[in-house]
Amino acid sequence: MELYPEIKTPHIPEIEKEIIEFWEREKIFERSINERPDAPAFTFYEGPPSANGLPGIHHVLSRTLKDVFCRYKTLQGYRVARKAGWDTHGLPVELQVEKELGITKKDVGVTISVEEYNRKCREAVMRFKDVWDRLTTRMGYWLDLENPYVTFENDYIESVWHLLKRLFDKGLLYKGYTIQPYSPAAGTGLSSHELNLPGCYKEVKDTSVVAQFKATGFENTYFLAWTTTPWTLPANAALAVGENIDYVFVETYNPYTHLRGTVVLAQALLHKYFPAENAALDFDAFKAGDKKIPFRVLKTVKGAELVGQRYEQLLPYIQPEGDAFRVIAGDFVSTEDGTGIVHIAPTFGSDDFRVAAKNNISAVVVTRKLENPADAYCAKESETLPIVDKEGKFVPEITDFAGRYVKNYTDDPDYVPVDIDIAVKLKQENKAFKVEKYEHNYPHCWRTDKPVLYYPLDSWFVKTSAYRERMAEINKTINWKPESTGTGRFGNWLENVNDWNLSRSRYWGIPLPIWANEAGNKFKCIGSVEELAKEIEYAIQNGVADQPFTPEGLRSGDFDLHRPYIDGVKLYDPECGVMLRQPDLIDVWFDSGAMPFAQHHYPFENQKAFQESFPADFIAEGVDQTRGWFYTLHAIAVLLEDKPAYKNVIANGLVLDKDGRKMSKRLGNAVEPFAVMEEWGADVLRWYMLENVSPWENLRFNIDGLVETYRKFFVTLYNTYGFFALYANIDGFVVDETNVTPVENRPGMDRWIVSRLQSLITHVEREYENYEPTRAARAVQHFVVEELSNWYVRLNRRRFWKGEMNEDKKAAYETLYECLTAVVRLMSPIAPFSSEKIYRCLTGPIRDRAQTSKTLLPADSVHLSKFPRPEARYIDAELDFRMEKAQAACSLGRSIRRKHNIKVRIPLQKAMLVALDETEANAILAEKELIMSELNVKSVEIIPPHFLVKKAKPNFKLLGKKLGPKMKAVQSALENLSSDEVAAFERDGQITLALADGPVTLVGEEIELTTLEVPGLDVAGDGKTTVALDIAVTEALRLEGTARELVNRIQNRRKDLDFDVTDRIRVVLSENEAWNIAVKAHKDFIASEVLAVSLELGTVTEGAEIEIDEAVGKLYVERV
RNA sequence: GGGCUUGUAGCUCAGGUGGUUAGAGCGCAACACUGAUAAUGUUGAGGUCCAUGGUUCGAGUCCAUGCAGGCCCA
Repeated sequence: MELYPEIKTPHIPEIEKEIIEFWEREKIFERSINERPDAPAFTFYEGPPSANGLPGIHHVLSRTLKDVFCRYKTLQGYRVARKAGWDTHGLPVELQVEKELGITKKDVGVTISVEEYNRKCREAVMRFKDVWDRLTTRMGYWLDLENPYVTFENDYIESVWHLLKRLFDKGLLYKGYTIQPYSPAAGTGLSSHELNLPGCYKEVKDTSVVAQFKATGFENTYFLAWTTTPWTLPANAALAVGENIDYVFVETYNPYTHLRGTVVLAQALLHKYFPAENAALDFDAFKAGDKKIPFRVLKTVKGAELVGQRYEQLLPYIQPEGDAFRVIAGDFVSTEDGTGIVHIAPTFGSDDFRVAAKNNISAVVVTRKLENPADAYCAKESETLPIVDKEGKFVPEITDFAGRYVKNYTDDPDYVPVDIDIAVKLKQENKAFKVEKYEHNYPHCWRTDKPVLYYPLDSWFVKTSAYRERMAEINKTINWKPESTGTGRFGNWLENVNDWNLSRSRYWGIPLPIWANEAGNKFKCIGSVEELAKEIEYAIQNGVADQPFTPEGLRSGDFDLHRPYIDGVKLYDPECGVMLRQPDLIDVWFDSGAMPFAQHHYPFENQKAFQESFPADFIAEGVDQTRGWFYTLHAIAVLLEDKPAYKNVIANGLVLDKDGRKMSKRLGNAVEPFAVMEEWGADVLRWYMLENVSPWENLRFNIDGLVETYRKFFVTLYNTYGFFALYANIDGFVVDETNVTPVENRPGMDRWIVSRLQSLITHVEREYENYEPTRAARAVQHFVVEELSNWYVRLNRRRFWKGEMNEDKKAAYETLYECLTAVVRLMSPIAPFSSEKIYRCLTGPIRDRAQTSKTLLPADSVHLSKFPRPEARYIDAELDFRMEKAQAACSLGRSIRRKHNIKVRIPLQKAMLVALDETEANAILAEKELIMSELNVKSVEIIPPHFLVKKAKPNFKLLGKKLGPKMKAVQSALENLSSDEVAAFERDGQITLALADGPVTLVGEEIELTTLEVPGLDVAGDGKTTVALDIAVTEALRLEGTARELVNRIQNRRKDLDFDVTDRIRVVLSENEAWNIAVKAHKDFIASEVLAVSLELGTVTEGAEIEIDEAVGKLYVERV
C-alpha cells in the first residue's frame, strides 16, 4: 500500500498548480483567517499597485516578503487579514488614455468631454487586473482579492474627503502661490516626492550663457550673470549679489563682438574667465579673432556697494508694471560656479520668487482675459501669466520666439533648442560674454520623461512642515529594515520636510472638496457625501439651482464624485453668496496614504475594524517608496492621529540583472516572472530571491543561481522525503502518537539530529521575529542539505532498509518524520507550495486520527498548522560536540586515504585519534562505530596526549592588554620553545621567558597549546582534531576490499536490470584469480548484502562485463 | 554638491564588541563513492579583503580621505 505518495524528480510547477487547486477547493486561505475569530490580530497593509501596467519580477520580490511574514504570523496563531487594493487615479492612467486616443491635455473639454475622458480612464486603469490577479495566485501570495479597496470608488473618495476636512479644520490645508516643479508635457505640477522617484534626475547637456547686463550707473559697464536656462532671460527682473563677496571691475574685449568694455564679476571667479597670463597682453595690439583676450582689473568692491545699482533690461519684450532691473542682495549667492552674480527670473525659480518679493521687484508677466473661468481657482476675469504658457511655449509677446517650446516637449525630431537661438541673438547684440555647453543633473517628469520647469502655480498645500519634529519623533518608534533607511534616508528627509503640495490640475483623480467665494478669500471644505447633500439642499433653498446632483440622488448612492459632475456643484454662503469648487484634484499619493482609513470606508463604516487595524504591524515595499507611500502613510497618520501608520517596515532593494544593471524593456534584460515560475516554480523563485541576499540589498537576478537553488535545496528536500516514503511504504510505517519512542531512548544519531532540529527551530523563529527572512532561509537550507540529508540520512540508510521493524528502525522513522514535518512548517512562509505538498504527503496517513484525537498535526494544510515549538530539553551540546568531532575525524581520515590512494572500499586496520582530555576521548569513543564505518576501519583508538608534540602560542586576547608592545617578542619566544619546555609548562602551569628587556612570566590560559603532531604516524589535523591512520593493507584487508567491490558491481547490475529493492537474486560470477579467493572467503557477506540466495563461481555465457582493478570477467544475475 | 548604501575567490555571498592561517556554495580540475542519483565525498587551483593614510602590540573589522558602483535628493 502506498501510504506516502512517491515523488520522483519533482517538477515543481506541476505540484504548485495542484496545490493552488487544493487551496481554492478547500478555501485554505479563507480558513486561515475565519477559523480563528478570537485570535490576536496581526495587521498588514497592502500597498496598492496600479493595474494599468504589467507586473515585473521585482513585484514578486516585494510580494514574497509581504507574504512571508503574513504566513509566519498565521503559523504563530495570529489572525492576519489582508485586503488587496488598487491604486487607480493619476497621471499614468491619464497619459496612457491620451496616448491611445491620440490627444493631449488641452483637448480635454474640447474634442473629448471630461465625462468621456474619465470614463476611458476608468476602463483603462483595470486593464491588467487579471494579469495581476494571476500573478498573485500563481506566486502563492495570499491576499483577499475578492474584496479589494479601490481608490476610485465613492466610498473610498468619501473617506479621503473626511481626512481632508479634518486637515482643513485643523488649519493644515492652505492655498498658496509658489514656484513649483511643473511638467508642461503632463500639464500638471509635481509634488516633491514625485521628483524623488527613481530616474527623475538625469544628466543633460544644456546651453549655458554668461549674459552681459548693461549697467546704467557706470560708463560702458556690464554685469555678468550666468544661467543654464537661457529661455528664462526674457523674464529677468533683477540681479543678485552676495553682500560680502568681493567683485572686480575688469576692462576687456567681448569675445564675440570684440567691443571694448568693462565687466563686473566675483573676484574669486576672475580666472575662470580670464587666464592670469592674459593680464600682460597689450590692449592696443588686440584684433578681432585673437584667442587671447587682454584684460585689466580696474577696481574691487564689496557686493553691498553694488546693491541698488540699476541696469538696462536684457531682452525688452515686455515691460513689467512696477520696479525692476536692480541689483539686490541674495543670501544664496555663492562663488562656487557662474560669476557670483545671479540672474533672477521671479516666475521661474523659488529662490528668485522669494528674493524678488522681498525686494519689491516686479515679475515680467503678461495679463490675459480668462476665456474659461472654470479653469481659474476662483471666479475672476483675468489673470497674469508668466512669459511661458502651461504647455511650455513662449507667449506671443516674446515676438522673436513666440510659440516656440522652451524644451522639446512634443518629441519633435526637428526641434531646435530655443536656448541656442537666444544665445545667438545675445552674441550678436553684445549681450553675451560666454556661451558653452554645460552638463548637469536636471529633474525630469516621471511619466513623460521631459524636463521639469519651475513655474508659478496656485496650489493647495498640507502644512506638513508644522509637524516636522513630531513626524521625526514618531519615526523613531518604527522598526525599519534596514535601519539606515529609517534613520538616514527617511529620517533626514522628515527633518527637512516641506509642505505637501496637494493640487493637481488634471481630470482623473479625487476632486479637492473645497469651494470658494468669488473673491477667493473664503473657503468651505466638504467632508462627506451627506454633508454635500445638505449643502446642496441649502444652496437650492437659497436659489442656487442647476446642480448636477440632487440630495436624494446622493443619499441613494446614485452618483459619481469625479469630475466633471462635482465641478458643477455650487454652494451658498450667507455672507458671500455663491461658492464655486476649486478645480484641483488631489495628489494620488494622498489616495494611497489614506488607505488605512479609506480601505474600511472609515469613519462611515467599520469603525471597529479600523481601530483594530491601526497602526499596521507590518508593511513592505521597495525602497523607492521611502518618499512615496511610506511617507504619505506616515504624514497622514501623524497629522491626524499622532501615531505611526506602521510599526515594522521592510524597504526592499532593486532587482537588477545578473551584471548589476537595471532591468528595462529597452535593454531587453527584464525577467518575465511568469516564465520563470512556469519553468522552475514559484517556490524556487521565492526561495532564491530571499535566500540569496537580504531583501534590502539589491538582488542580482541570475537564472543560474535559481537553478542551483532548485538542485541544491529543493531536489535534496524532495529526495529526503522520497527516501522516507520509499521505506515507510515498504514497512507500512505510520507514526503512532501514543507510542513514540522517547527521544532519550533513541540512538545517539537520532538524539543528535533532534538536538540540531531544536536549535534550528529556535534560530529560525528568532530570525522571522527580527524580519530577517534571508537568515531564516539559510538556516533551514543548511539544516536540510548538510545535517539532515548529507549526514543523518546518509549515515542511517541501513537502519531503514535492513531487517524487520524493530525499536531501532522505528526510532529512525520517527526521527526523520519529526524532522521533515518540522522543516516543512519552518519553510512554509517562504516556500508555501512544496512545504504544503510534503506536509500533505507526510500527514495524510494520520490526519483523520489526529483530527479526532486532536493530537499530532491535525491541520489539513501546513498553513493552518502551528509553528514548531522548540524543546530546549532536547538540545544537547555534548552531543553536538561529539558529532562535530566525528565529522572532522571522518573528513581528515579520508584525506589521508586520498593522499595514499587507498580506496574507501578497502578496509584498514585502525584509525587513531588524539584526545586532549577525557571529555574528548569519551566523545570520540561514543562515535567509534560511526567513524569505523565512515572510514572503513576495523578499530578506533585514542592517542593519549603525552604522545604528542605540542606548540605554544600566546593568547592574544588575554595578553594584548597586559603586554602591549612586548607582544611580538613573546610570540617569537613561544614559537621557539623546545618540546621539553612546552611539556614543562604543561606540567607546571607557568613559564618564565627571558626577553631582551627583562623576564616575563606567563601562566595558565595566557598560553594556548595547539598544533599537534604524532611522531612516527601519518596524521592530518585541522587545529582541533587530529587523526592518524594505519595505512598497511594486509592480504586479508585486500580480500575484504575486493568483496566490497563485487557487492558494488552486483548492486549496479541489479539496478541496471530494474530489480526491486526487495527482490532476491541468484548470482553467477566468472572465475578470476583476482577475486576467486575473496568470493570464497566472504561469500556470506556478499550474498547478504545483495540479497542473493546463491552465489557461485562458474562459467558465465550471458552476463554483464565487469572490471575490478583491471581484472575483467562476467557477471550473471537473475531474479528468483 | 548633499544623504543613504555597497565594494572580500571567476560568480553569489558569510565574516557580533579589533586577535594570529579570511570562510561557504557555485563554477573549474583531479580522484573517489553509489538501494536518495537532475545526487554525494575528498583533494586542488583560485584573495595586494577597492586605494591611501591614521589609531593600535595587532586592522577585512575602528577613524580620515579618496576611487568605483547603486539608490535618493539639491
